[in-house]
Amino acid sequence: MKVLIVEDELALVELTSKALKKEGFIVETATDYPSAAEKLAVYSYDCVLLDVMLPGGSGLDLLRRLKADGNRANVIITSAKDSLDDKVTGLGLGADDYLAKPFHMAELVARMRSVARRSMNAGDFAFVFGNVSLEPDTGRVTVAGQDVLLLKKEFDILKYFIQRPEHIVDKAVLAEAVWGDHVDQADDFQFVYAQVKNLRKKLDGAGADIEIRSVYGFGYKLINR
Amino acid sequence: MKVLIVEDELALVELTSKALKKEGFIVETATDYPSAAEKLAVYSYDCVLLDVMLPGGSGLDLLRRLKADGNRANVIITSAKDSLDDKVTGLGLGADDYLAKPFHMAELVARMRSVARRSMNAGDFAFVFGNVSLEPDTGRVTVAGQDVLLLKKEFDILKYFIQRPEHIVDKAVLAEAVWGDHVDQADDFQFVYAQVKNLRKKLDGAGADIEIRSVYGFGYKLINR
DNA sequence: GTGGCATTATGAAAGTACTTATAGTGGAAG
DNA sequence: CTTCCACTATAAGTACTTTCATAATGCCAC
Repeated sequence: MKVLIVEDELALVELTSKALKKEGFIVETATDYPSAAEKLAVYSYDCVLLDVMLPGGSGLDLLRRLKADGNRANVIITSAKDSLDDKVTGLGLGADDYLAKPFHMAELVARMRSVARRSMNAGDFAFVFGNVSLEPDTGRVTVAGQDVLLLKKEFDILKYFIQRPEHIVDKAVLAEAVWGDHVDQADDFQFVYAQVKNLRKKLDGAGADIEIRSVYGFGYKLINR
Repeated sequence: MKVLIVEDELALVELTSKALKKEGFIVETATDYPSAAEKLAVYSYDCVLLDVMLPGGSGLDLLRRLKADGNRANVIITSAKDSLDDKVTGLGLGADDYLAKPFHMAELVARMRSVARRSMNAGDFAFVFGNVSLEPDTGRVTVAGQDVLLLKKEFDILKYFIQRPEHIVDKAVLAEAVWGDHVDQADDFQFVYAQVKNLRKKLDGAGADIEIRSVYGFGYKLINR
């Protein structure tokens, strides 16, 4: 699930981005109207978190344009002033939800989830790569149809990788996504190595045909061998 | 059964809330359109008692949005003016019942009950998992055909689990579903542990072939062993 | 190739977080 | 006033995570 955060207050962008990444969402950001419009024109997103007050134009205009273009992204608008006008206008323009600032991260995450679920067509679903499958809802992981028991961190790591097969994953980014705050300015990724090692052993021991390959100097990459 | 009261007249909220809580419903409240929409987006309710005239927007709009979102909550609309229009519009939009203000508490409770019953598939509906069955209507729980007596919280917890067999249930989410607001941002789930422990003992003592398993770091999971 | 530096891997120990157990307090209902 | 239930407090056991020390591997220059 790919999300675009459109917001000019950098501290808030930082915070929000962190929280959503931790949930496994793929997050990109834009801090003004023009760059947001550009990204939306070029890339496709599942969900847009859209501030109403933006440098360079109103978020509501952007929303209007999106809908006119037939963009399928779900839109959650946010507004600093707890303004009913914005809310009503926004929802009228086809926004999927409204969030008054300041909001709690937990709440944002819950709404995102509900958006994700709606767009994923409800029900249980599983990520699959090679002979490995992972179900976020039940916490179940199988290799070649056999259940494999993963601990929390191992599960989170695999969940992150399996959503981005074949993509290079920077260690710092992975750490940020899985551990969150714990990684303040760590230049030491021993804890990542340790967990990756355990995960590899379990996948390997179960006969997985996929592998977390190290890419020297960059990070990791989940590949199908 | 979790109910959201959407109503701006505080005295009425108070009264209604009290009456419903006394009946064993879990009650939350919202006093305007935005906060109601917010709660409905984030949490799930079995039933919504919805005033038509709200600060911030019309209850009918909210109802429309709910249905558009595929929200499964049953909706009972209330209206101060004994307006046929509201009634017709509301029911047309998919409301499950209509109540003209002022109403008697006894009547409200009766309608709630009937809505609850209807939503659970009329008649006596039971969730079944393994050799355990739970009837929301009658509060009856059986293990291998034998009645088992559960206290209220234990019942609510089992009900939550049995609707999501095999699914990971986060403690915070469970707490939210069973206890409602009570859990503001508790980082201490002793009260959950205590109840789960008792429920386990009863299920086990009755010879259930299902089990509330702890999944370290994730929460709980109802499994069939 | 070989040496040197940087990055990644490993196994075991130390540290931390999570879960359960038990007893008991407080409060609501009758 | 009494009883019963819901929750709290305390404590202890267990399981997971991170750290530490050390080893292995990859890259680059010569």
